[in-house]
Parts: sequence; C-alpha cells; structure tokens
Amino acid sequence: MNIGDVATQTGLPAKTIRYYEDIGLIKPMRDDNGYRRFREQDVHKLNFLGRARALGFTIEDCRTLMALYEDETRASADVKKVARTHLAQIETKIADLNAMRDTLGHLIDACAGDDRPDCPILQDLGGKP
Amino acid sequence: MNIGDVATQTGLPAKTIRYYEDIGLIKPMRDDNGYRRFREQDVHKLNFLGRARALGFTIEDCRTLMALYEDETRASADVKKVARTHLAQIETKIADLNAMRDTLGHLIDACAGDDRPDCPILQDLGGKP
DNA sequence: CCTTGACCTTCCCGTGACTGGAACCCTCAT
DNA sequence: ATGAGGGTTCCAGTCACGGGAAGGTCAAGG
Repeated sequence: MNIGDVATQTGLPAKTIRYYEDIGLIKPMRDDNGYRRFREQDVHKLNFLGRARALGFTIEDCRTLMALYEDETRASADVKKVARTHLAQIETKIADLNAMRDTLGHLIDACAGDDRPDCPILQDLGGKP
Repeated sequence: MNIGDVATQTGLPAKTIRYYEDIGLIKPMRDDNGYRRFREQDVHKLNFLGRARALGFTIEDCRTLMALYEDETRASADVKKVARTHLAQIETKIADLNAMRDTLGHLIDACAGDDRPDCPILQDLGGKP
C-alpha cells in the first residue's frame, strides 16, 4: 500500500504518517522508486497511534504504549500507570477550563451586549476595584 | 519601574513582558542605559493581559480586547461577541476532554494493573474487535 | 510517443505563546 | 577591583503537525 491508501484507511493525513516515520514511530519499507510501502503491520500501528492520540496521549506516551503493546512480557501495571498519569492531566485541564467557563459565563451574563460602552467584562479585566 | 519590579507586581515573567513588547501589546519607555521604564499605564495593561490570558483568551483576542478597553466609544456587544466565541471554544474543549476522561476512566478501571500482560487499555488501542 | 493529472518524494518555514540559554552591558557595595 | 545582581539582545527549542515549493513516478488518453 502507498501512503495515500494508508491515509484513507487510517484517517490520518499523509503528512502525519510521514512525520511518524521521521520520529521513528513506524518504519515502512521502500519500493524501488522511493515510495513508502506499508504492510498490514504498519497500518495496524498507525491505527493504534491514531486511537492513542485521539485519547490525548502525547507522542512520547504513544511511543511508550507502543513499546508495551509489543512487549509480550509487559506488566499491565506499567500501562495503567501511563494512563493514570495522563488521566490526571486531563482532569486538571478540565478543572481549569471549568473555572474559566464559569467566570466567563458570569461576565457574559452580566454584559448588556448593546451599543453602549459599559461592560463588566472589560471592567473585570481592567481590575475593577 | 524596571522590568523585574513589574514582573513581581504583575506576576508575569520578565520574558513574557519582553515578548508582549515584541509583539506590540505594550510600549514601555526606555532609560538612557537602554533599560525599559514602565509607567503605571504599562503595569495596568500588563495586569489586564494577565487576567485575559488567565481566562484563556488568545493573544489576538487580548489585542482586540485591549483596543476595545481603550476605545471609549466601543459597543459592549463587540466585547461580548469576542467573549462568547471564546466561551464556545472552551466548551468544545471541555466536551472533548470529558469524552477522553470517560473513555480513559473506563479503560483504567478495567485494567488489573498487576504484573501480568493482559491489558484492556492496550487491547482497545490495538483495535479490539 | 507525448502529455496530462494524480500521485509520490524531500526540504524548509510557520504555528502559539512562550522558555532557556548564551553573550554581553550597567550599577552598586565591598 | 571585583563580584553580585540587575538589565539587554538574539538564537534555538518546545509540540505535533500543516502549507507549500520543487521535482520524480505512474497509468491512462489522444
């Protein structure tokens, strides 16, 4: 399979697939003309990567998870640890965003949104006393 | 005031303050020795920026908001629009993160986390049928 | 046979909002 | 005179790609 087909199959942009090869996540073969030739194995890895990225894992996490995936002697505790660390970061982000949403929501509610200049949003940002 | 004092007062790193000058958000004076000299006005702007950034507004949003802040003839509707657009993006992000958290949470719960290799997390990433 | 168009290749730059570090200047106290 | 603790500029790196240029390859149609 050429990169275009793989892109279609995996849903990943060709650019991303090349990038993943660049950073050593996959190692497709090459045809005589220089084109990348992807085997089932590579496609499987790319799907793995796509799903892991969709769950928000960093590329480095993906590297670790792939290594564990391919290591038959892994301990599931190692996988779980990576996942839990990531989950904690997600929860921190959610908390931050919720705080922003609440503050912003209150300010927006308090703003008339008409053609007059008075605006509680700007007052707040300006450090209303 | 020199940059160090301003950094302390505003809670922004000196690097960030220089960056904000670079991109034209503030325009502090200069002393004869080349040091930046910050007036009350500049400190006020930096506090504004700090609060806007803490609410997650992009730098470009901050630029817009600052312009509105300084425009006595603004319409609060313009401010509200910027805020609402941003709020919508925050809510999208929250929804995405919540979905990740849920999926990841279930997978983590299902994972034994012991020294055996069986792992529902990897099974899922691997595309368990 | 030639051309067209759809592929593919590498390479380099840009993103957002900084952060780190090098190399150097200024000022004040010891 | 020297050292500490400010300040300055500029360059590079972050993260995970995306855009676009310049060029090679391939199958089909005229």
